[in-house]
Amino acid sequence: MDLPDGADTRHYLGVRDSIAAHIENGDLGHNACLPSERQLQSGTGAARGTVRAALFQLEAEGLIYRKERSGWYVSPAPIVYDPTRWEGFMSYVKAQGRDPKTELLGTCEVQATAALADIFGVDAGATLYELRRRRYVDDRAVLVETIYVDPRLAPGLLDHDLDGSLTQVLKREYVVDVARNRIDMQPCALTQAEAAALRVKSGLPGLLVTRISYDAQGRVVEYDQEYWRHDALKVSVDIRVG
Amino acid sequence: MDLPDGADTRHYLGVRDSIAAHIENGDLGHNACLPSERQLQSGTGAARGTVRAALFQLEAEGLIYRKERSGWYVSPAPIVYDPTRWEGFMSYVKAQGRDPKTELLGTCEVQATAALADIFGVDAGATLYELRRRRYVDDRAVLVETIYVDPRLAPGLLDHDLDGSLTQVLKREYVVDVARNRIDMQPCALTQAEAAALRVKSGLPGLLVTRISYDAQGRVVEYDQEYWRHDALKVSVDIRVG
DNA sequence: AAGTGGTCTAGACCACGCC
DNA sequence: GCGTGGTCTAGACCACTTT
Repeated sequence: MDLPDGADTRHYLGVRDSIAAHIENGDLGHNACLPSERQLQSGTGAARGTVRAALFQLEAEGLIYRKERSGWYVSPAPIVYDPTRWEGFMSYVKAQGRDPKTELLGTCEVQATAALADIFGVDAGATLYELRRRRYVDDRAVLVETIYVDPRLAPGLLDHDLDGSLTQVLKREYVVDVARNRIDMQPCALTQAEAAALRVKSGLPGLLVTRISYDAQGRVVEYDQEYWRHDALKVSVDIRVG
Repeated sequence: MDLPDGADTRHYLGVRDSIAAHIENGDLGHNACLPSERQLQSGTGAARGTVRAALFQLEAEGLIYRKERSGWYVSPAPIVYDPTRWEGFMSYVKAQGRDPKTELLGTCEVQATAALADIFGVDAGATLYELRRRRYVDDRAVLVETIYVDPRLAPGLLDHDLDGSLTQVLKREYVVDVARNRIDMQPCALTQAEAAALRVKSGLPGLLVTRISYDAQGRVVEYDQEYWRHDALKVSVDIRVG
C-alpha cells in the first residue's frame, strides 16, 4: 500500500486516508478483501492498534465492513429503501440490479406484552403471530426483522408462504388492505440477537426501522421491526404536503 | 462503581454493562458527567484501553456522548423529527418540552455546481443563496445544515430574519408554498467540517437528512442537507397509502 | 496447522479544557 | 498547572475461519 502525497501514515487518520484512497481509486472493488491487519501494519510502520483504529473509522463511515475473524471487505453501494412503497423488498432490490433473498427464520404464536397489546389495541396476553425473517442483498445479510400480526385479521397466516412480501399475502388471501403507515427510524446499535443474526459484531451501528400498518378502519394490520446494517441502506421518501 | 451480579468487569463488555446499569438505574441523570476514564479503570481493574472500548461501545449505542477532552456524559432522550411537518424545528422541539435554539452560521451567494444545477434545473454557474445554520436542543448542538434557495423564487431572502423557520419566511414573504418533498436519510460519519461545527470528534456516526422541497409547479423551493448527531434523533412519519 | 481478527495489558506522551 | 481525553507502542494470548 502506497500513500497519497505526504500523508502521515503513522497516525490512524493517515492510515485511514491511505486505505480510503485505494478504495476510492477503484484498486479494490466491491466486496474485495483488504490485506490483513498485520500486513497493513508493516506497510505503514504503525502499531496494530493504530491500524485497527483506522479500520474502525472506515467501518463507521460505511466504506468497509468485516466478517468476524475472516477479514475486512469493501462495502457495496447502499440500496435505496422507500418505506411508502408496497411492492416489497424483493422487487425493489431487483429493480436496482441487485440480488435479494429472504429467509424465514421462524414463526410462532406469542402472548402480547403490554407494549404489543397497546399497539394492537388488544388485551395483554392475547395471542399474536410472530415472524422472524432475515433479508439479503447479493448474499450479504442486511436486515433482520420481527413482524407481528393479529390472528383475528389473518387466521392461519403461518400456513402460507412467507418468504416473499407479507403485505401481498395479507391482501391476496385475507383482503386486508393497508391505508396508513406509521414509520419510525432511529440510529441504534445492533445488540446481541440482531448482531448474531446478521453475523456481525455486537455493537455495530445500525438503523431500526419500525412500521405499524393500519387498515381503513384504523385496525393494526402489521407491526414490523427491521434492524438494518447501517451501511446497507439509504431511505428515500417522496411526500405530498397538505 | 459497583457491578450487577457477577459481571466480569475485566472485559470491555462487562465494563460496558456495569456503566450501562448505572445509567439505566437512574444513578446518573441526563447530561450527567461520568467518572474519568482513569477512575473507571481503578474501579474495575481493567486497562485504560479496555475502559475506552466500553465507552466507545456505549457511544455507538447512543447512551453516552463526549465533549472533546472534557469528559463523557449521559445522552438525553432523542427528539422526534417528522420531516413531513412544516411548523419547523423550533416549535416541535418546544412541543416535546425541550429547549430549541437556531444559530445562523453564515449566508452567501454561490455558483451552482453541476450537482446543484441538476437539482434546481438551472445552468451550472447560476447564482444560488446558501445558508448554514446550527441547531441546538437544550444547548447541545444536534445538527448543522446547509440550505440552498433559488434567488429567482425569493429575491432578497438573505435580508430577512433566518434564525427561525425558513419555510415560514418563504411562505409569508414570497407566497412560495411547498407541495411536495423528497427526503433522503442515510447513516453517515460526520466528517471534518460537520464534526467541527458540532464540536464532536470527526468520524462519529451521524444521520444525513436531505430534503428537496417543490412547489405546486414542480419548481425546487429549497434544498436542505442536515447532518444530525446519531443519538439526538428519531424520525417518525405518518403516511397515507394509495 | 496456519493465519486471521478479537481482546487485553501496561506503559507513554501530547494537546487541550478547566480552574 | 493539573487533569482530561486522544493517541500511540509493543508486546501477548485466545477463538475462530480458512486451507
